[in-house]
Amino acid sequence: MYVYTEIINEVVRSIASLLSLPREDVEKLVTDPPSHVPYDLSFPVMRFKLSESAFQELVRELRMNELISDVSIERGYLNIRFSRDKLAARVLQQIIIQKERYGSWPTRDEVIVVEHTSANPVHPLHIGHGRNMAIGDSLVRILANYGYKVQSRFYINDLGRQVAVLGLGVSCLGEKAFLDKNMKSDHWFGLIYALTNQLLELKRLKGEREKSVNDTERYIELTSQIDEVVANIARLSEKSPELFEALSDCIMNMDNPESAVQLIMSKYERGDARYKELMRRMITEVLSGFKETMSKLRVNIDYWDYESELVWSGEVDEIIHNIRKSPLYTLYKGAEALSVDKIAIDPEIRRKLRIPEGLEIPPLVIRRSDGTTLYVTRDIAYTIRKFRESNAKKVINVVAKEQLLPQAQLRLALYSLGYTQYAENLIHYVYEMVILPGTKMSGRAGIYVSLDDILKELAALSKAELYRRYGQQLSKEEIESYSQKIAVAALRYSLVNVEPDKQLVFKEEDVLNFERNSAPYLLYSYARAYNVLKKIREEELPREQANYAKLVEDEIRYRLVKLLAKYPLVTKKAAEELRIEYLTSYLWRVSQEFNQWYDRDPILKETDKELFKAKIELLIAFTYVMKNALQLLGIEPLERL
RNA sequence: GGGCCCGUAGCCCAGCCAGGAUAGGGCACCGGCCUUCUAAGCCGGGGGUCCGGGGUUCAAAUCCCCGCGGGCCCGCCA
Repeated sequence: MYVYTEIINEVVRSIASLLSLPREDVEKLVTDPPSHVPYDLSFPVMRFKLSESAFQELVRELRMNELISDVSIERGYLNIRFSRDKLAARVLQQIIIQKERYGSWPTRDEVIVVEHTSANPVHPLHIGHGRNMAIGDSLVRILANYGYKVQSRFYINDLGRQVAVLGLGVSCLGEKAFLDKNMKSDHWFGLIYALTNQLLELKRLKGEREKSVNDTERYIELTSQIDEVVANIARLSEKSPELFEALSDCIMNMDNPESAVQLIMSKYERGDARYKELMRRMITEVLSGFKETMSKLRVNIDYWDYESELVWSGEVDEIIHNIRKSPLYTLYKGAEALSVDKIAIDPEIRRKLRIPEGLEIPPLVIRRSDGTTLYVTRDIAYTIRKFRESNAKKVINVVAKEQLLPQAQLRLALYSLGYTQYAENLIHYVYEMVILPGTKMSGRAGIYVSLDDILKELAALSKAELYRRYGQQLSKEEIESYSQKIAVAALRYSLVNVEPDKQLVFKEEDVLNFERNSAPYLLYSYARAYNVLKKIREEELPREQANYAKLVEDEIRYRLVKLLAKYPLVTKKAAEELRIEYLTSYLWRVSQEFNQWYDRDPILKETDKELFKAKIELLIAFTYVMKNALQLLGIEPLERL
């Protein structure tokens, strides 16, 4: 049991029983007092009309706790002061014994699946995927730390139109697509995809313009669109003129490239051997690029799930079969659909499935007229698989806000097909888009900032900085490796540091800002602490007992002790509420407290041996907490910086 | 047109779910601190109609209503 949890539990229990309130209600009201109030915990009592004698009883009861030194009532608040030395003794000793385990929670026999990233395998991972990935992987780590068995899964959307477009480009090129590659494979296929896409667009627009010769306004409109596409193609061609030549020859001379895309899509979905070989080969190449980027970012995926497998295995057919038997089965604008709108009227169902109150739900179309399936239909089958395969308690889909509606339809569809538990336990973890100021990102047009490029720039910057500072002391290899790690840390931290509900305006200079509220600040704090520790050898440690009373006489040291004590509560809340920002803001606060301490109160120069011992323990405890908390965000602490 | 989300200092963000003490930080700006454990640090300073207006309340950045501004969604795309 963690000390801080113990105190809170005791306080909550006393207050709850005296006020006859549910413990959860009391727990929510217990807070930290503002900084000018010299206490450790507060509880607003002004709203409860308590008799004087009841007050006295509460105060008396709380004072009996050995971890509490004082209790008072001021300005409507019940204020509690801890026994500083006892708290310090318990916390520091516990951290030093538990080490990497401090802040983790007992294993529970429940599985949570987190699906994240799931980028279409048609271009490199960009900054938008980066946010998804950083969120998803941090959730995985936070939930595992809280005791869950966690599975991370990546859904490979290989049946959509986009992959078929890439397929068209690749079949135009033949073996050249695989042999002429002169860059990282996801970037290479991303280029083929963007060029193919833009050429298709060009052909389509030209066709339309021919039909509009009599409509001047439309003609001008189309012309300007064509100009835009042409400019795009020109920009893309620069990266490989030969590639452009080959693709352009092939696509512009096709009678109907659009139907070629359709053909690829339906052949592949039906498992045609020739297309299967082509498509899988190309997808594997792109995925290997993803994997390289993800491993740089310390992101692990347990299962890579091909969407196509769900169709070939018959799981999607089974869903369609069930939908057809459903009373909600209908034709919507001539296509087969499921009237999820009908059950969306029921406020009870909406509440259970967490469907936003006013969200208007249209029927869910399940198949195209040509018989191929649609994304959400396959996602129904996939969700069932995610729950079934591991008997998961919850499935969390990390998916951008723009997909709010399809994710809601997905839950409603599962519910209406009888998978009520799955529907209720499927969580759409919503995050807002990443915006690049000045540009409109578009995978289709090949306009994006890839994670690889961002990492490269961040690493170059840290490298320059490291040379400037430690060019003499560090080897070239060390600088290389440190700069890479700093880049990863800076990127990951900046991607989870803002609440997911907020749009993230990605400005490189902000991530490159290595000052206070940034990953480098955290790493720097850790490295400073580690550096002091390194200077002390075992034999130099005094045999005297640490004097915790002396340690916490100092306000700054006590604040640090208290923060370290709170850490397990932070990991718990982060896991329960799925709030990653709790960790980032905790890390920032604890680093700040440490730096203040470090600056004002020399550790190695301490002559009082009992106090010296206690300071060392505080320092060790700080490094463990930092290390553990950074790990939960996928950031590797550095021993030097 | 309807819906979802966001709006807090020049810029970026925490606090809002569960109302309560003097609204917290970062960047930028101004001024200090390296013969002392790593100055990517520390200390101090200025800077706020908490988007606006109503309402509920002893008490509103926080809850409710009406607006305004921005983003996204409303496809036989994903």
